[in-house]
Amino acid sequence: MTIARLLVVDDDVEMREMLTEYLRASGFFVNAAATGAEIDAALAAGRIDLILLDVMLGDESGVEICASLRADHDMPIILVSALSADHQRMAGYEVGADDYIAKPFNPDLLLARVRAVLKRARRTPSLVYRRASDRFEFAGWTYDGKRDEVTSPAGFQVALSRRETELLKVMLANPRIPLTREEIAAALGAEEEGSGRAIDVLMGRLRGKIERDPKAPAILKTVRGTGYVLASDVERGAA
Amino acid sequence: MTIARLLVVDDDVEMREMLTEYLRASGFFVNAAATGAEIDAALAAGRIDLILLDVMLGDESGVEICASLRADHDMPIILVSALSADHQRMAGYEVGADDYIAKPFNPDLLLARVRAVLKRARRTPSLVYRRASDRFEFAGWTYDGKRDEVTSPAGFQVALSRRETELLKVMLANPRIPLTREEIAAALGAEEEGSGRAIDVLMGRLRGKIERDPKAPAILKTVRGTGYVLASDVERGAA
DNA sequence: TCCCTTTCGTAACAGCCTGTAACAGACGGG
DNA sequence: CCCGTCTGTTACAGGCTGTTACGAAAGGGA
Repeated sequence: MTIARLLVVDDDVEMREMLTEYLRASGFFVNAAATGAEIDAALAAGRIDLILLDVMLGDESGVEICASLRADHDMPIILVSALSADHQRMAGYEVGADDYIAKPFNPDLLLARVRAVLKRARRTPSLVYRRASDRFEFAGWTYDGKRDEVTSPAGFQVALSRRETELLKVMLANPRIPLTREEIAAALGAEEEGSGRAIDVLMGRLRGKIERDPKAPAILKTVRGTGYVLASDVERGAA
Repeated sequence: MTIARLLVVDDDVEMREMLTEYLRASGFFVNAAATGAEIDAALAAGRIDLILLDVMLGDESGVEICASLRADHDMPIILVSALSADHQRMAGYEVGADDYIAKPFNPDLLLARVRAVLKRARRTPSLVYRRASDRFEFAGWTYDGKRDEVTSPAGFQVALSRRETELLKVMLANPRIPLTREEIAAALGAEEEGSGRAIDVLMGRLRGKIERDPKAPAILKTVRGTGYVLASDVERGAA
């Protein structure tokens, strides 16, 4: 088994070096890059098995770089973003990222995620995986993105409205990451001048359909002062 | 300038040979294939610059083959389909076809389309073109797919409902090709057991917003006994 | 512990969207 | 010209969605 080669992309020199050292000590070959041009150079220089890409990349948008990488390459991409970053990380997931790590993060958690993504990528190239990844399993529930169907742990289909489905998809794309109401609203393409309570109402409606006890939510939890979080791991797989 | 090499895919031997001869006489190199496996063999044997792909391909679905080709290759694909074919041709456009020819067709029209698509492909590879092709111009109107905005010839933004927008997109994907109500309904994911008049009502609503005189539609015309047609050329370009 | 402020949950409401049903007009063929 | 079929249009009912208002819950400070 060959040693995987990672590419760490961050314009913050301290973070970049910290990550590079840590991953090398964990047994990987590691290249580093700070700009889109350096990414291109690293890719041209040789094989890269996984890219760790910071969302905020100076003047360049990590999301756009992610989309560009995804169009031309098949290796998995993990986006690294700050907890309070705007909705760009959600957009990133839509355009091609394989996983997310929220800053500040536990390095061991990062390592586990890298290994999990690499392991999965050895079985299934990222493009194929993404094409098949229209099925989400969480807390016993299943969301089938191809059919747009939601199935309860008991096996019943539950009808969600369009907006409810969109909200669920946003939460599924960011498991265990608290999202602010502004982030959710932006991801849903909601009007910016709204009253600010629409997301709460929508969340209440979605909870009413999927929570065992909507008054004490176990899946879609409130993070007071921040927003909401999907408090469950999400398995993505083939439909 | 090198001579373009085309791949003609049709399981009907007469049609395949007619097309092959005609295109050779028009100055192209032409390969022929009847099945997905023969397509793979032709692609493995050497460069192909454009594929003419029949939608109905024996037991195989031309749409699925188109999607598969698009995932792995960048050459343009023109789908050839019968006028009365089901909604597969619309699905084909969504998954990767660059253009359509409806059978029965004028061979000169086919040749012009092949040349136009080849010319465009020389400037912009198909993947890049498709990524940029979120802007449609027709009859003075503009639909911007990225922003989901419709702009009138006078420059005003017109608000379309979600369903109206979807209908417009279906029509835009099939310029000058009459679509049956069943085809449109299928493309819109409508319930099959509906009254059958929903498309007419929806079309009326869309006309009310974009036709100068909705009672005498000039853009979205009725084809009595068939359905509706977008009676305008559509220019696709960058946003 | 108590009180105050902030945040969140929720019910009611209004407006918009969407398809159905019904009817009348248009169209085409005999 | 007449008849049957097709299409346009209107009214309606039901669902969806965000706003508003109010009360409950949570958290922090005295």
